[in-house]
Amino acid sequence: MEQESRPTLTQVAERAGVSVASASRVLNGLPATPAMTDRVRSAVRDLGYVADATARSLKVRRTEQLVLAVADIGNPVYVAMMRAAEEVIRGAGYRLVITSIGSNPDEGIAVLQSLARGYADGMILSPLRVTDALVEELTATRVPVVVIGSLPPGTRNDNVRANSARGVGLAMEHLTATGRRSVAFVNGPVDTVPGSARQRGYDTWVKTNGGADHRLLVHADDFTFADGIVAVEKLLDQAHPDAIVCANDLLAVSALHVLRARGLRVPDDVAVVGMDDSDLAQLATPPLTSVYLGSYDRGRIAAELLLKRLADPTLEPTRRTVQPRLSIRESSAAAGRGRSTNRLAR
Amino acid sequence: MEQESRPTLTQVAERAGVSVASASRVLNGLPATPAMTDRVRSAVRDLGYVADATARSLKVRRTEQLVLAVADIGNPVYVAMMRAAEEVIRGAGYRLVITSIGSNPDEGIAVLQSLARGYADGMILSPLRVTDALVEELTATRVPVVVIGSLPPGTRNDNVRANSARGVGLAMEHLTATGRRSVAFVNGPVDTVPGSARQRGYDTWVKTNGGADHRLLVHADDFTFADGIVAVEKLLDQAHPDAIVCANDLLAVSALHVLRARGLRVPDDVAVVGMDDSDLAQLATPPLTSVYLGSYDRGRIAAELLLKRLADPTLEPTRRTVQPRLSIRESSAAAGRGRSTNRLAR
DNA sequence: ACGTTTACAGAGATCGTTTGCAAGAACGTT
DNA sequence: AACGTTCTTGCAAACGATCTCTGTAAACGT
Repeated sequence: MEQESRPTLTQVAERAGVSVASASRVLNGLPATPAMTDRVRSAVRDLGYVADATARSLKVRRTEQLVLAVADIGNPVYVAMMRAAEEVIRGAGYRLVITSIGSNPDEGIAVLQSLARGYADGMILSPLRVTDALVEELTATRVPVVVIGSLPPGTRNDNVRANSARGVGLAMEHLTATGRRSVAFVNGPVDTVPGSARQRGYDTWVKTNGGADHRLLVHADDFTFADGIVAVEKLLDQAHPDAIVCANDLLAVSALHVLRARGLRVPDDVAVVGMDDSDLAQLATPPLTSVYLGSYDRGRIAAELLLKRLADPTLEPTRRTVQPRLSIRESSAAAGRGRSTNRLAR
Repeated sequence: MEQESRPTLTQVAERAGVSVASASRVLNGLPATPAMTDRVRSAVRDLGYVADATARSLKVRRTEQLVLAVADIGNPVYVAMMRAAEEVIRGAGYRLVITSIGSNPDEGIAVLQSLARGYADGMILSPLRVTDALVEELTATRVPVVVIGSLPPGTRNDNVRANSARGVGLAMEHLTATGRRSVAFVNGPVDTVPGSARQRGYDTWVKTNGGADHRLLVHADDFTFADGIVAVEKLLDQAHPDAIVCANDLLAVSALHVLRARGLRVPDDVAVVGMDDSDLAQLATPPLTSVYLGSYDRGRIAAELLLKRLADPTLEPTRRTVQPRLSIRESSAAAGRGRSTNRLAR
């Protein structure tokens, strides 16, 4: 308005007729006489002064900014994480910025490197793939990073993970307990953090429950709706399961679509179970039974660990695991006995 | 590793046996002899030096960081915007950070204020509600802000908006053209930017097409699934429309749920049309006809305008409007003639 | 009335960069 | 050989805050 560039603390001090030191003290709430406080305050008001974040950060060596880096902002599983992390972090007086790193590990490395330049005080990282290069960058970085998802042993980062192997087990048990005989599994790519964990869970279940049938297992190229369609088409071409467990909710929605297109009823003919229990699970028709893998809790815990480490960097690295829980909805109601779909209900 | 705190440019210079000025020049790609370049480069490598972003920003008065502030990260309409903006902004060498401001205008003001402190070079703001206080803050801020959504006349911000009034018209015309007689409208809160625009569109249509029936109009308390359920229940208690237009895709999904619970078939008994044409529209069962309001284009254009303004701050404010387009899917197929739902299709 | 403690405010160093300025080296021209 | 250019490099001053240190004035005790 009046002037082109922003007013500085020096100008405030001049106008108030005090030293910059005193002005700074007033603004930071350090003890000052009422007279002093008044003069500075009114100079601040007159000039419309706001402290420069960059200069302040340089001096205090803190940006008051934390980063949450997720693989894909479009995937609803991350919104619960974001909400939880944001709540905790905002509450502690930090700003949360969200950044999307895609499924390519190089982008994760890039964001770690820009972290190393000090533009934020810490980060929560939830990568889809963990490569050696990423781990190396992670151990080299001096800024605290808490990782959501599995890490190779030996890394010294705080770490919070889901037990998605157990989650797959829960889904399987639920389906067999409700009378399903032939349960298929639609996984995402196995070279990803979530994909490999879910695969372990499936393998374990197959091993202890016998009846391995490779035609009941397919892999989508990515955890997306479009790739899910392709994978489920393939599955139904090669097998006739009466239940399908999907590695996330998006893939489960793909399954709902393909089944419907083929004239198969859910849950009467085929039960469908998703994973993550994201918003999408209740939006789906029929509403999806889904394994809650604690995305909200993981976001919250990750944020808490980060704040704790910021407060005391000498802490030993913590590892926390959250346990899965089944959210049962209509898509897996027992065949022939559950709540029927709309048309029959009339 | 070797040392506790990060190496500085001074240390690099010392190790290379040159002045900090020269070291800085090499790192910024300014002309230097090969010998000089080598010495500095290898010192950088030995020490694992990375320039401090804060110090650099203070000096060059630029953070290379841009903000995209949206109302709700959970709403799928914003993911297209984020993807588009990110692409443009990353391509120009800036970092994009995303922040969620909720539906409360105070949070928008807060983020504008922290912008004023200079932690980013510019911002794209997509607020749900525009209050006088927000407008005031907007005109007071010296940092470039481009606004997605309507602004009161007289504001001097770059501005890109959807024509959602026309969008409502498109949906209405489509439904009447395909034989629907009684078209209801489920809007969000009318004191929001998108809510008021859509309301205008509906009012215009009612005015020119006659047949105003207040029972065919309901308002959800917010643009969410849960509030949508409540609103649609109310609608169906007071009227029996054969088509429902919803102010966004989430509300449309609510409509699908309520209709299904009441045993009404979509599209046979009731057609449903959403708005935004977000990912959710194709995920829904049946897939939703939806009015594309250009969220992707708005994100892209906003980013381009921001970059242009950053390059030349003296530019006159630009206003761009993107036109809506209908994405026709199954949920509005003509009654009795369209693709039938699965069970009948067998 | 005096010395001692406490409270207050200002001068100036500092954070880690970039960059204007000037000095010296290298080079070409006559 | 002397001179004027052009290149290369270093010194030191910023950028805008914070914060230690120091001097002075006020408050206090005897």
